[in-house]
Amino acid sequence: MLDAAVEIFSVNGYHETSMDAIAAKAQISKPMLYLYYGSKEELFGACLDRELSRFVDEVRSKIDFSQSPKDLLRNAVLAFLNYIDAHRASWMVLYNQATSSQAFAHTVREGRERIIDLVSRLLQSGTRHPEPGTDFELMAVALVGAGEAVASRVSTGDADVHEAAELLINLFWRGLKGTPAEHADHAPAEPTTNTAVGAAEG
Amino acid sequence: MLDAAVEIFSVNGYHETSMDAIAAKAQISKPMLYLYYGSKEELFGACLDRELSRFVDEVRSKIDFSQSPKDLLRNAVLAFLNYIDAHRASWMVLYNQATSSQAFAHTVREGRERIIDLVSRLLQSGTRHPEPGTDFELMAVALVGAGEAVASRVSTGDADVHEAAELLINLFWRGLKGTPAEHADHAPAEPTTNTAVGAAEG
Amino acid sequence: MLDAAVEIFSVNGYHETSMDAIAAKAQISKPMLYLYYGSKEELFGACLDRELSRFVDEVRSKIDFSQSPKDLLRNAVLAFLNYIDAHRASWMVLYNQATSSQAFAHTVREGRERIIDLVSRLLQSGTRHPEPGTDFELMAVALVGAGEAVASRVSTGDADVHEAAELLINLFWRGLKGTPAEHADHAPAEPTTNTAVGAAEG
Amino acid sequence: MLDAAVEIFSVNGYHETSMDAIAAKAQISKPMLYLYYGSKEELFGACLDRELSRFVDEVRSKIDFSQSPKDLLRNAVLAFLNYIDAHRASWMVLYNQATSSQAFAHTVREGRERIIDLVSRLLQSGTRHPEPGTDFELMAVALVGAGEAVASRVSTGDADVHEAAELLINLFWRGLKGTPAEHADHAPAEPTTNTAVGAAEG
DNA sequence: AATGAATGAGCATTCATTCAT
DNA sequence: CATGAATGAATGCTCATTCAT
Repeated sequence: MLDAAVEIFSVNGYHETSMDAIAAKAQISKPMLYLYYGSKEELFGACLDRELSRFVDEVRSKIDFSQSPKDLLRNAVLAFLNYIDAHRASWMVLYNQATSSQAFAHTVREGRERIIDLVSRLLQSGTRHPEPGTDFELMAVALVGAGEAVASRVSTGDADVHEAAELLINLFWRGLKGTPAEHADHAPAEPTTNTAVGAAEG
Repeated sequence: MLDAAVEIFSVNGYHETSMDAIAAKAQISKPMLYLYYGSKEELFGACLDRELSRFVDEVRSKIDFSQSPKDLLRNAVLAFLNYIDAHRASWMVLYNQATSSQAFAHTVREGRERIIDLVSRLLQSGTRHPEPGTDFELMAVALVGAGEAVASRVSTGDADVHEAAELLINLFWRGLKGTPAEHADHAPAEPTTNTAVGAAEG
Repeated sequence: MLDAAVEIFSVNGYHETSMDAIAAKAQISKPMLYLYYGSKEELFGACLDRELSRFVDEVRSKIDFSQSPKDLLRNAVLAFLNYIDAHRASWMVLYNQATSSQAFAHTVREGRERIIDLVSRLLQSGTRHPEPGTDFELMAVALVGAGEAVASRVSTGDADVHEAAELLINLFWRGLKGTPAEHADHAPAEPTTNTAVGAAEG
Repeated sequence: MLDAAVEIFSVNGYHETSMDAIAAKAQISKPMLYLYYGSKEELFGACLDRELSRFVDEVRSKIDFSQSPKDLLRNAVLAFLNYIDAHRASWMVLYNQATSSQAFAHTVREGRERIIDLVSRLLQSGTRHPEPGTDFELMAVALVGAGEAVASRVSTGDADVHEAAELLINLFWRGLKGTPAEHADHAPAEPTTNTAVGAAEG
């Protein structure tokens, strides 16, 4: 039932989608939609939640926090982009819709914040000699922004997954090496622990 | 008159904003809005155009293409973030609205593409020994994405302009040094020529 | 539900009638009107169709094509005028509205054309020695025009049905006898005086 | 100034014509229209009056009440149809508009009444041995209706002026000869077959 | 459990009409 | 004398939402 909703929302956008259209697509009656989801907003929220969960689950399942940071990064980025690539229509579009729909900006912001937080921790624990005063969170923001932008390109078919992955991995990896970059900084850090990440995602 | 529109659109979003509300805010009557802008869509487009122009003009005025790439980068990033900082409400929000409004995604995409193209050229001309097969455009996509993300933080007041600038400058600078990062890469490139940039923006 | 529409359209005219007014009269809500009829134009069209059908059905039911032409004519004219008389408000007015509403002139014209065509055939087949070159169609046009004019009088209550019927029957019947009039009509009356006419034209 | 109004009203109809359009066409400003004519309705009324006057004047100038009835009739009909033919767009359309515009039906009705009255007098005075109880006025109504219908055909270019004139003259002339028809009409043709009629109506 | 039928509320848009200049 | 600028008031239409069944 959410399938229909997700599809139509993705294609038409939140505002341009009518409950009638969703009900028709789902081959149920409108009162059912309201019975189960209460309102259009909640329905969209449910779509968002489900797609987000699927996304997170997929990526989680592909990474192993006991790996070396380098492998971890590679696997995470690949899982991320592969998911995007495999679910072009549904995910990115829904995500974009949510981003600017006032009522959901909040939800999206929260989700993004969690990822930024995670990346931030990875950066922090992965950097051996951090510059004093390095703002890992802001760096994470930037890197996640870069990731989203590249993912968007992947989702439209304008970028190759593998190429995109290499690029992001490189970018993140350099991020891991600390903000400066002026002087020879080498190799990163002790592997992030599962618990740390679990907390970040909690 | 656009001021009112920009303000209300920024606060409420495109769809949630009624022409009545704008007319009320602008203290004029609805027919005037229609006389001058023809339709809600065109009105929003006008808002977008004006704000975009102001933004571009401001940033342009602060950079000098005859500077060294390093200075150029620094000035551009600072101008960019300062503008965002100084026009928190209006610009970023309008931009986000446009991003996901179906009718304007196109416009925004085009604008972003121009910037990506510009950055891509800068990277290309600024990199002394580019890795063979480096996809400068995708790198530009990533960097611009990072820039947007950081700018968004600045616009919400959650990030300090100067810190954000340093971070972005670093990120871009490293981008300039080529995709790898594994081996000792040093110094960048010959200054970008004015013509190259002019063409990119033309 | 169409009843309300027909009534209001008849009283106020197409343009002067608002969907609100119809909904109010029909004691339903506007969305219902749109659900069932799609648009104001379609609603008016539906009214027109229904009234037209009723009219045609009524007249059809009262005539028998196996009768002698004379009886056929008499019955048709009587059925026609009786119907008009019995549905004063609804039919003629709706018909007039449609006639000049740009969007329906077409429909009305077509309907009238069918009747003209029918009358034309009747004339053609009913005339024993047609004048060579007689334009039966144009004659039909004239007779139908006469019929409409008389019907209009009936509908306003300004003419008696039976008298009107006799007159039309006579007129049509003479039409049936051919265009002639060329030969020996022993001149008519004393010349109308200028003053008489001047007075008439006031 | 009325010229513009007449033209636009004729082309677009009363309701579909905006004062803006008229002002634009007339190359004056809207306030002028209001200064001179007070309201849209009055403006249309003025158009109607002027066109009606021109029409009446033209026809009047072509007839001479001292002629024989036959010549009078012929000249009047010819003048009438020639005028229609020469002013296709303007007159008939305006006339039709007025007919069903609620606010002008009155005016048109009055005008028509005057003509009917005139024709009625002509019939009355032109008929040597009127059937007792003949309703000349209703006959005039019918004949005028026939005249309008034929004129309409002329105005669309679907009928030839001369042919139409002959037909109307004949019809009127027979009208002049009285209502009779009861006697001595040696029945007409073979009964129309059902199929023929069915086809006509199909 | 499921829905057909119904609606209140709102929105973009237009137009006849009028001041202030 | 003429008008540019402005508006109050409607109007057609849509949509999220809810009863009655």
